Amino acid sequence: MRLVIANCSVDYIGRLTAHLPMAPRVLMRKADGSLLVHSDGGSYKPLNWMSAPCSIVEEAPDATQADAGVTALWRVTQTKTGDQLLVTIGEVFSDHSHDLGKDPGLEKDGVEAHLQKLLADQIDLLGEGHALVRREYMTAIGPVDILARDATGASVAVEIKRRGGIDGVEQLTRYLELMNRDPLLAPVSGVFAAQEIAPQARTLAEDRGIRCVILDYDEMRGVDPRHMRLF
Amino acid sequence: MRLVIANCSVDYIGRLTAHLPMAPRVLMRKADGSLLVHSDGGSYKPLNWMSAPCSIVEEAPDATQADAGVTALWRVTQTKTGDQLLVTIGEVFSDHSHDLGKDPGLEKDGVEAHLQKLLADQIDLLGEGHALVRREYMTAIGPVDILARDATGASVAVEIKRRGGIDGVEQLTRYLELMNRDPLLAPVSGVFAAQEIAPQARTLAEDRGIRCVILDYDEMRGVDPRHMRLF
DNA sequence: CTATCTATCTCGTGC
DNA sequence: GCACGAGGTAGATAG
Repeated sequence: MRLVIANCSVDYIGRLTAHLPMAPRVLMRKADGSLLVHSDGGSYKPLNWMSAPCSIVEEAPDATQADAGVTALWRVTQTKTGDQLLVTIGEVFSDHSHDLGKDPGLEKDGVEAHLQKLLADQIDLLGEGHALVRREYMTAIGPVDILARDATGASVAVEIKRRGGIDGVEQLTRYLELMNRDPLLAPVSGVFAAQEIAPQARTLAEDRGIRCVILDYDEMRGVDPRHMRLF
Repeated sequence: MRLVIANCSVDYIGRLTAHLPMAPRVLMRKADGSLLVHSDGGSYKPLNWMSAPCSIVEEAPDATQADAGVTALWRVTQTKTGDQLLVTIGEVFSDHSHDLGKDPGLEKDGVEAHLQKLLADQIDLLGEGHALVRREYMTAIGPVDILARDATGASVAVEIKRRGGIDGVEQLTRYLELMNRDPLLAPVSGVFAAQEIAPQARTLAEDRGIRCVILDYDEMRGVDPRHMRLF
């Protein structure tokens, strides 16, 4: 890992062309060869970057560039796509290297697979008398998140999303269309379950007779992480 | 901008919970208060982060932590969501600050809007005798990318994507459904135009009578950026 | 390997 | 301000 704080301008040519005028920025060169160009704002996305695998060639500035204050040129080339990044470096404010070694990696816990598991365990959130048939019920065009039966014994297909959008409704619609052709299952009603449902998606779903259910993740897992203490 | 290279462990509680074991990493604190935790690999996405607006409180380690080699604790709290990040810092290898100022920002050129413009200018790519009616033709459920007429004068609705997926076909299908109810337009045929079209999307489109057209961006703009020189 | 789907997505844009 | 779509999406996962 090498961290350089310097005046620089950056030109990228690849899927698009982009340019960054000369200004002070942070250049992060990782051990795998990748390069990130960060400013003092924005979010975690760099202003510009090159991802591994890539090679960096340092070129000496020519006389004209040297006169203009250019101290170094980094030409970064993506190995597979040929995308190019040219970093023109002026004044260097700091330059430090340190070997970090391989990172042990991030341990995540709980997102959408978790929602599906929780809903399967608390299937009566769909309404009293509901019973789970199975998770990941396989159809010819893919797995339905949850198949259940309501109090009358009729089939219910459930599509689960963290954020419910129109595409989720379309997906569920395709499943319902298919499943309702199966005499062993029909009639199958649909439930669109999500933490949030976009207004347009709700309108489309209800227009097609699909019921919308909002899932409260924190309540379902029985804790509110907002109030959990770290350590 | 403050750059710290140090041994650290990180705990995040928010949309999910995540943990990073103690290891050497780069901590990037931006002027807007945001914090990025980077390792020496991976892509431009940090291992963990907190985006602005957020506040960072530095806490002193207690006796037990100090004995374990903890030199500092950063408690980062997202102002709006309350998400928390706790960074436990051990040995510090380097620590540098520099004021970068406001960045002039990235200048982009040429992606999908460009594709639409190019296709409007070269509308005969859809077939001989085609004529442009207008770009961004407005309907009740949103704008159709391009409305044209074929050699016989019949309406053609075009959906443009860089990468054509199933969602794009669904989108065009909704437009066609709506437009074919308008006696002034009907019958309207559909064209799904993209640089790449996913096999499933192509199957779905053709099954619905929608024609697929592959767009060659480089050919349409008349240059190949792979061979363009920087400077 | 390819294809699909998610994301603490981020980022723009239009309303 | 929110809603929606695009991304040099990146990253995980299933086939």
